[in-house]
Amino acid sequence: MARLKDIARAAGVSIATVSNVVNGTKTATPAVQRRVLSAIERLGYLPDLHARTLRTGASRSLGLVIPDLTNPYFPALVQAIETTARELGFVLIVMDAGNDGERETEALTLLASYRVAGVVWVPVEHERSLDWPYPIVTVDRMVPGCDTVVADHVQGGTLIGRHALALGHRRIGLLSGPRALPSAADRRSAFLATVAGHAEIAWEIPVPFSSDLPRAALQRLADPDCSLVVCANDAVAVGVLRAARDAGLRVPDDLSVIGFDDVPWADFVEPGLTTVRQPLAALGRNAVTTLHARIADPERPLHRETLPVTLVERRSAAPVAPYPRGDRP
Amino acid sequence: MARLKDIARAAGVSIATVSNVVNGTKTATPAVQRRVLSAIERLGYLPDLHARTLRTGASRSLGLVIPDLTNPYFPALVQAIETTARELGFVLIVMDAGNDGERETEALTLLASYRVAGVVWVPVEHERSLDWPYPIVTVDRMVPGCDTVVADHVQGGTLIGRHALALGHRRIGLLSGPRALPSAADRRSAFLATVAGHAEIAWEIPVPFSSDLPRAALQRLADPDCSLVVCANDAVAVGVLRAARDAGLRVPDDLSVIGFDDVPWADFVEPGLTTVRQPLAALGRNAVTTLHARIADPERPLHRETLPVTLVERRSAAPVAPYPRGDRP
DNA sequence: AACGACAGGTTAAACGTTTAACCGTCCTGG
DNA sequence: CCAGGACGGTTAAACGTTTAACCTGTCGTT
Repeated sequence: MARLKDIARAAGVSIATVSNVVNGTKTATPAVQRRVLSAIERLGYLPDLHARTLRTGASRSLGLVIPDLTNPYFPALVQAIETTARELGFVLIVMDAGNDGERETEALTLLASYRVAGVVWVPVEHERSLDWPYPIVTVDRMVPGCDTVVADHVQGGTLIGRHALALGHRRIGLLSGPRALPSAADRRSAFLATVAGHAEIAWEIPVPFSSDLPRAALQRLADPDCSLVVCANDAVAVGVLRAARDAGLRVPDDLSVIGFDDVPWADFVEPGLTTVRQPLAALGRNAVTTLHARIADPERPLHRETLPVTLVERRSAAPVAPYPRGDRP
Repeated sequence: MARLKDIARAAGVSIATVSNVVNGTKTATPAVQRRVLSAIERLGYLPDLHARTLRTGASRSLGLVIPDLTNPYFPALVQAIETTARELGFVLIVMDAGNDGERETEALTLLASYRVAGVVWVPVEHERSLDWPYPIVTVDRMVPGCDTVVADHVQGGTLIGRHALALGHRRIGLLSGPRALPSAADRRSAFLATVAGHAEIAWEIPVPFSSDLPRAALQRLADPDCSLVVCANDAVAVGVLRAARDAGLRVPDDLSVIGFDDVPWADFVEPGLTTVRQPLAALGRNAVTTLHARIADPERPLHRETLPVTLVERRSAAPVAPYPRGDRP
């Protein structure tokens, strides 16, 4: 592993000169340039980024802290983040918090020790003290004092509401997500607001983000008493698909189902899930570009960006049946 | 951001002493110890890992290069790798090659510049020149001169073969994966070897790892002329599920299907996929522990480890029907 | 012809650590 | 009572860079 020193010696020139041609900081005589470059080629020089960072104080690495890589929501996000980070000349240090607040703060401090230039943070739960020595941009969660990029969850809720109405559903069941989660709460209330006055909420049951539905939900689903159930999540929607099958209901003929997230396999289940897609790639890309901007100018005004979501219609939600269930001719 | 210097001044002691109590390198008087620790607490000292690495030459970071994070196979693997890396006191720099050999070598050289202590590598395709300045452990792919951790694909093929036989299938269709991929080739030949003499291969069509089956496969599936089709992949298996539905065949009554990988949603499709599960977590964990061992002792003998896989039986593969299709009473 | 500007190069300091070498002091054992 | 550790601490060098300051010659202008 050749160092600046070795190149300098091989090219018969000083260390500083080599550094200058490497970085293009100062111009050099063509002859010298040639000698240096050839020496670099010959000896295989790669700059030591640690030394560089130490000297300049400007680290070329970013941190990423996420709750749980295993969540189908994340891989596409992480991929976008890593790709654009690298395009911008940064390297990405990834840390999985394992859905644990304590491990999350450990991760954040370790990143501080690593002198990252900034971090992209998807907080596991509630905000914690925020005096970190680097700029932070949060994704999908607002944290006071941080730049933020979020999907437009209220638009998502609205879209679902409109679609439900357009399909003619008038009695709707609701499997809503954790009330404490702002994004879930946003789409719930937006949905409620758009259907208010046009449709009736037959029932609402709060559920965790999982395909294993709680007993209460299962019982409801055995005789749903509504034509559509809108779910907190695609995972939950899959649970509903199963429960419906077990109860002998046909989706979407007897019961329509709408999810949220558009996980990669939303098109693989039977029937394909109607759901709303978050712009994961754009979310990731914009997160790191705003982080980059903040690094360049720490004084710039707070930047909060919300990206539009899209309804993707598949087969799990259909127009309401012309005849009530059981009375079919 | 307090440095050693600041702590030293605040505690009225030399830099070296602070360094020593931080690292426990040398013992200090209780009084001094207390003063240093309290200063650290007060000023919030965090060691600069770049400086540390520069001085000691021992980097505390590992690299990870993977073909495509978006592949459902990877998240669990990456999570395990990151977790155990951190347990061992390392930080993980993740790079997605985007299934592109060129970006892959870029990633590898960037990691060299970063002076990582070692790299976990899942090669995108074929091996390339291997004179990297750090130790490498490959996952799921053998590369000459590298430590390796792989899943036992021949066992996987054997397991599938035995299961097929046990279910009584005697005519089998094969949707085999890319022949160039050693793992796919391994399980194919192992499967073939175990069923040889007991069952007949009705047909074999090579397909890419995707749910969008090529026309040839679709045609075959319209009238499969066999009781079981074994697929290169869970993705492929899902494609078969669809094609079967479109052709009016019922799985598993009319046709059994077996996949490979046990992707997270293998249990969500209808019917749940019978498939074989790779020990992703163990693969990841062992990859970094062997990397760790190699870092500690560069001279240790090459380590190649193959981990057992398990057959997971769900509903997509059933005992062969007692009556040939169409002749059911 | 004198001068300044400039281009091309070097020297040395600095970034924040670790660590070898060194230096008192105090204790212990012969 | 003295030699010699052990102990607790300091000084300074080194890791591989970047960069300010400096030096030296060349060239274009007056």
